[in-house]
Amino acid sequence: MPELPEVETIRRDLTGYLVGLKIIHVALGESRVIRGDHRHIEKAVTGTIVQSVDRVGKLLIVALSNDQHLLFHLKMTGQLFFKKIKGEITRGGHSLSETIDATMPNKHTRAVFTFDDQSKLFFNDMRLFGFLQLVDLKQRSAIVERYGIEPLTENFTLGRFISVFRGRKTNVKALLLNQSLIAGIGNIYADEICFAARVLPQRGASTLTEKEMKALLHSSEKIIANAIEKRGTTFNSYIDGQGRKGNYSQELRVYGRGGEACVCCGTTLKKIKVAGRGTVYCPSCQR
DNA sequence: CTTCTTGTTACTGA
DNA sequence: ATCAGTAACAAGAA
Repeated sequence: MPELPEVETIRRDLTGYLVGLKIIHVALGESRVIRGDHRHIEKAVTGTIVQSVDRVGKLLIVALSNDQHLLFHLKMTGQLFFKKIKGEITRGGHSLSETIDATMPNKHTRAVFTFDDQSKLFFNDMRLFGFLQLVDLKQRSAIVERYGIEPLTENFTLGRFISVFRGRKTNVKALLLNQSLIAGIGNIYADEICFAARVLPQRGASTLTEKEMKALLHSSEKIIANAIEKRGTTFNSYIDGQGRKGNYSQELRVYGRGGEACVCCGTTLKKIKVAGRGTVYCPSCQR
């Protein structure tokens, strides 16, 4: 399940690989994952040059020349896999020998971009929740505006954070997961952040003290930054831009550990449903 | 066979 | 009008 750290890892990888390359061919599958007229997208994108690879929340944006922007959302099982031509040294410092040479395309491949150096970018999505969409800058801006405060930016301040919590009737977890309030947090990191901040995910958002909100803010920053450093969490199908797994999986303290012992106090971790999602917490450490 | 998995949104009700 | 809660989507694992 790619959340902010996983998408950011892919963004950084793809920035090194794609920027400056010209797209010479596009092949789009017939699934609903590709939004809009397939023929139009293929025609419009072919011949353009990758300007940048950006991210807002969990949305990845590949900016092309000619005011065109490719939006990629991986949802649950989306993958972006970049494959260099054989024998060529990868840009960005990673040597080709580190990569897993997965067979591409596979049956879950929904789009293939070929670049002028014959390298390829594969967009895979087993469960067809994700999407690929071509927009112009105006549309891009309208979509980006719908996202809330972005962790690890100058906007992620205690003041902004508190204003998100004030007067909310919902619980902490639903708030952390709400992309229009805070961008990029998903089910894994929401539980990890609540645990680190020692706050129960089912707590009413408006019942939090300033101290607790401060703890949530700092835990969010710390955990997300650490997860990016560890190149994300691989739980199911997440892989980075070269097919490698993330290393944060071994750092998880609550997610996926329901029924196991709390790493802090040994209490059995509880698993319940909060905001319609599986939620694990320590009934002793978190209040 | 049923149940569980999750990111986002359409829908429902307050 | 606004907000909150939930079903639905999809395909595979257990």
